[in-house]
Amino acid sequence: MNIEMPKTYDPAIAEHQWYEKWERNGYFHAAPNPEKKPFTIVIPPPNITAKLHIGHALDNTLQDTIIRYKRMCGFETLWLPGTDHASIATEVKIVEALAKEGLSKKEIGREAFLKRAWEWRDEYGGTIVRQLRKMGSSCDWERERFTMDERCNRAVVRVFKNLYDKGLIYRGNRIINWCPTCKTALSDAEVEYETQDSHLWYVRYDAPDKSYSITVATTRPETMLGDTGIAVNPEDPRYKDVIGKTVVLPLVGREIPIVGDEYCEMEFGTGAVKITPAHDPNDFEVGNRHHLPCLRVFTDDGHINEEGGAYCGQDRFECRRNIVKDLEASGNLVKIEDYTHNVGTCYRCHTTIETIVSKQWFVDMKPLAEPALEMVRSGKVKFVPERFDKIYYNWMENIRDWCISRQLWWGHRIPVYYCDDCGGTFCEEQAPEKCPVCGGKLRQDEDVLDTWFSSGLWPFSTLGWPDETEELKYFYPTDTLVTGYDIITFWISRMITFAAEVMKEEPFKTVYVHGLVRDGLGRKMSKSLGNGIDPLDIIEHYGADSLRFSLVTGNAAGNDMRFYNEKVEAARNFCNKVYNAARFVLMNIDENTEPTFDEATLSIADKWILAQLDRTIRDVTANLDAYELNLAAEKIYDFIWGTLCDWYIELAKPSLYSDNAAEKARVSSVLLYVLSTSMKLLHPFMPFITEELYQRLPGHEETIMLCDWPKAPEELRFADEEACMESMKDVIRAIRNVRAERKVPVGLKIKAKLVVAEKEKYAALESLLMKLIGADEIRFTNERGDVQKTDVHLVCEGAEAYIPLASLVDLDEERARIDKEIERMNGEVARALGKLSNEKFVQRAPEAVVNEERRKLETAKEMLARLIERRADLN
RNA sequence: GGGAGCAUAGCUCAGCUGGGAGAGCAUUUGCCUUACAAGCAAAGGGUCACAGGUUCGAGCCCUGUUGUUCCCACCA
Repeated sequence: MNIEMPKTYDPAIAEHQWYEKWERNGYFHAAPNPEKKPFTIVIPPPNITAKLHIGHALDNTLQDTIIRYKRMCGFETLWLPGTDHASIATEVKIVEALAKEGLSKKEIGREAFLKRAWEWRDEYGGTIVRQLRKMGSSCDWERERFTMDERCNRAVVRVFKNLYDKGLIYRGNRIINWCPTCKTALSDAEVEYETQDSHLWYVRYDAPDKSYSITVATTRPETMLGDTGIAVNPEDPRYKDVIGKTVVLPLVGREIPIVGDEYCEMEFGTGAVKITPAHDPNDFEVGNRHHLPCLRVFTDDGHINEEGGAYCGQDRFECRRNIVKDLEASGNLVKIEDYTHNVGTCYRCHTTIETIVSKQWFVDMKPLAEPALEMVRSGKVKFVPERFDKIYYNWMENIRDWCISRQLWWGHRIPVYYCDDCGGTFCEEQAPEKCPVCGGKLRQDEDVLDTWFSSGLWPFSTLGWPDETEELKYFYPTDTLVTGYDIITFWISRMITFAAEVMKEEPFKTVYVHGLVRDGLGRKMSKSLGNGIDPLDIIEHYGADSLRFSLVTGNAAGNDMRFYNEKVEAARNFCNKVYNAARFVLMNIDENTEPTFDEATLSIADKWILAQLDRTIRDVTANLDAYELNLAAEKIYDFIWGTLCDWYIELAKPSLYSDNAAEKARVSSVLLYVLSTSMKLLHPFMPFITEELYQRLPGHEETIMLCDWPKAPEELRFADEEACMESMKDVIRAIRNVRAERKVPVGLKIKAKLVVAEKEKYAALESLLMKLIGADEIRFTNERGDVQKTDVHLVCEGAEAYIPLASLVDLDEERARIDKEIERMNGEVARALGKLSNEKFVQRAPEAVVNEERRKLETAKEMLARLIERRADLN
């Protein structure tokens, strides 16, 4: 065919053109279809305000590979695409956007804030979606849902009320993390710990009558203003007598009790600890156990409040300095030690967080966890790789109550209403106009729900639940969830929990867990390190197919991977290889070529490549079905590069260049079939290049992405020809090796005699071999006949080769080479013999293994005999 | 402190639930051979962390040791 294709593949040719065409033609659209089986994939909700990062690229590549495969297998495939979830990060972005206009959240009020937020989101939203398209994502992004959407609101409110009515949601006091700079609560996960050098201050608390005293060690002297007790270990002999007595709080003068509590470790510090229930999680627990009052001394912006007496209004760190100074002056400061400890900081602004007590909403998880655990235990939900179920079990079996309230505005507001007149509390799906008890005015709870509460409903809320929609009936339960292991506890466990409670059915059948992408030094990518990688830059340089392929290959599911440009480059080289293979085929076949052939006319080489392709189809399919994407990708890579390009294309050349029209047509058909099938197998991994090349093939269909996944027909498994060619490959490699070792000039043609059992079988290969080993004469024979001493003798499995190299052969070297071969073969015989002479092996090993060993022994003995014979000739 | 992972070629990693150690990159050698130098042909390179155990047979299963990473909890 007359084609115009440059020598080097340029991804830009294919990448955007094809995506646009796919989208325009509606190939991504999915709808309930009674003639097909559904395959539904749940994808994590990235924050829409974020930039596409390598984590999304990995997620999306794996998801898209799976779904493209399933689509080709004839499933009606649906992504459940989510973007923005109600994350704190989103709120922060919105606050920042407002700040640029000199506005603050409080100034404009909640309603205006949310209105602005939606406008802002519509303006900036969708960036990730657009970027993911460049990755080749075949998600129907038109269906994109936001957890903040109306339909998701209904689901959230419904579930909240159900749990509330069942008594599984309650309100209670809890210590929360508070950022005095951002003036917001942080979840535990949003606190980052930093190691800081500090001091341990030893402070003496005296008895009211000074008859005894207790010295405590503290890293935060300023919190003593909120002290309401001292704890010692009840077993500690030093303090046995003082439990139940009181001491006076220095500088403040308040009398506080001494309590015995096991939380206090005898070995640490002085064995006594001051208790500040309002500002420390442990102290809070101790305070609860001993009914100590909870005294808050910090304001929301990190200053001392009126409870701090003389220190009121001071910044917390300024207050610390003053308190230390005053304690020193009063003689209560016993000593100061250097101390290194971890300090919680805000993940965003790195301000030291304050822990303060406040009222929060909780979900009682224990009763919900049991059915969710059962779903995994019974195998209704399977983790891939399996080991991740341990993380799930460990989390769910030790489940703690889940604090679901957040002091934010961008999120689902808690549907609980209070009546200030009668003190009533009501949870309602629809906001009631007035108090159902006294008719008074109602006030909705100020807090919003944790983002994972709404995200946990994703698998069914996006399908229309609580309505019984057609989509919900058809696509639920979903099939697969693809996500990183870092959110098993946050998200996966909650989706399973909610599905078990609400749907009584699993949310998905398989959880495909992948690792994280790290930088070349194995570090997590982070803004502060500046080691993040922008997938769009990589796509710009190497193309989306290369990036995708490099993300899928080279590491097993669930393991972290390091990102190297070299790896992407290798994938890019593969793209070029594929492109050039197609280019070669297109250059040499007729445009009327069809991918069909008459088996009776096929050559050994044809049958061999067809058998190899058949095997590849079976392997790749099995790997994909088992979610072994890396193995599947490597198999198709090996087939295309190592089998098709390195061997078959070379074998096909003589036929393609020959004058024999029938031969040329036959090889063209085989090439077309093999190439077209390879493109289909590769398509899930490299969508663009495969579509681009497939579209150039004669007789192509409308799009490769809707082609049927290749079948592996039994009639194309030519075992004999496969074995025959494999043995010839051994011979060719051996001869090439000799040429290289003997430094036979590249242009010098050699002659070869090949001794095989059935020479008729190989007749067709003579001319092919000549080309591959640089020979001008090749003879297949079944007897050795005359052999010269200067002939190099090669012994392979099933074949022997004699190559006259005359002047290029040094007999001593040749003897040494054969001796080495003999030694190797002796080892082989000894190994097999050792096994087979072991009665227990013969007795207990499976028959197939024993037979295989016997076969190997026979082959090795045969080869050894030939070598020894030849060695004798050379003497 | 609780849980999980990893340790295999110089580097990054595979190794399909026990049956003769693999890939890519890097290195060495020879090739601009009419698809591809982003390529072709060949070569070198591993006590599978260590010590035991189970087994006819262990990179793979079990126990322990060492090193390392991550998650959770804690850190007065």
